[in-house]
Amino acid sequence: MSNFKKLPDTEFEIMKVVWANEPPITTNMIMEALGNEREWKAPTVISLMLRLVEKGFLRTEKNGKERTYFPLVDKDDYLKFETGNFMKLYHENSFLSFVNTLYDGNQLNDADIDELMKWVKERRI
Amino acid sequence: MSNFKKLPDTEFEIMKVVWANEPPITTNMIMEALGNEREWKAPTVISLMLRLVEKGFLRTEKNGKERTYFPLVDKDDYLKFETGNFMKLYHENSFLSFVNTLYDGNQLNDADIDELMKWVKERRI
DNA sequence: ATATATTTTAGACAATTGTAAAAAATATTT
DNA sequence: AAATATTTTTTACAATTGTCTAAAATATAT
Repeated sequence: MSNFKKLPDTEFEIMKVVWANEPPITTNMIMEALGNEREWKAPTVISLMLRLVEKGFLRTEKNGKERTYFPLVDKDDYLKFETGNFMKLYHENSFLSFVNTLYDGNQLNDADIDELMKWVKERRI
Repeated sequence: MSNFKKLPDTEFEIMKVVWANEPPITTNMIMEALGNEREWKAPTVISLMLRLVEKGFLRTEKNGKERTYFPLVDKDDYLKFETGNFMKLYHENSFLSFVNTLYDGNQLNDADIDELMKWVKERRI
């Protein structure tokens, strides 16, 4: 089963852009997408992509002129992995502990609860 | 506002023991508590505690023979911080995205939902 | 084809993290 | 008090992460 390794922040940020775009992905796509948030120089991006290739999150191809990248890991799978990790580490897998924490931190509003109730109903019948 | 810095895994593990015990905390308490999970040598634990002091998570005192430690950060506050971070980073703050991910990963069972419904009702009246 | 611009690769470097050996300080036993 | 055991401090070191400069390769313009 999904035995990923947790990605460092910067690499995850790259993956988010990868997942949000239709492959093949180029380093330019990454740089444009993150242009505002990050002031990365080209070699920075390329070396992060390289590390993602080494970690098995991307594969890369060189077709003539440009080098392109393709995701090898599914976003949902990775999110499941991170979410499971998080629940275990910070909430001993207790959903209620999580909900309470969110609530106490004012991160959970009425709309969220309403959505949730709807969600439950749909799934329940 | 809570401007913590995310703790590395090992330091967080120490903090969990600190929070679970009545201060003053000694390095021995930590080593005993983690005896099974971790095979840390004494200097390892001490140097992690030291880092926690530097980061403002603990304060330390030397009363005669033994050095003791006291938490300066509240567990709930830290959990709020981590939970907020996590939601932002992996779920764009969407509670429903989180719930769906848990559900798809079979991390959410009927009992959880029941508890949740009860929780909601209590809060709703 | 040459000069210029762009992209990629290689190599580097500081900060952080995980871990502990060696040295120093302190306590315990004889 | 001397010998021995334990704890603490200091120092270190390798792996990982975040970021890049310098060098090499490639493409574009003249």
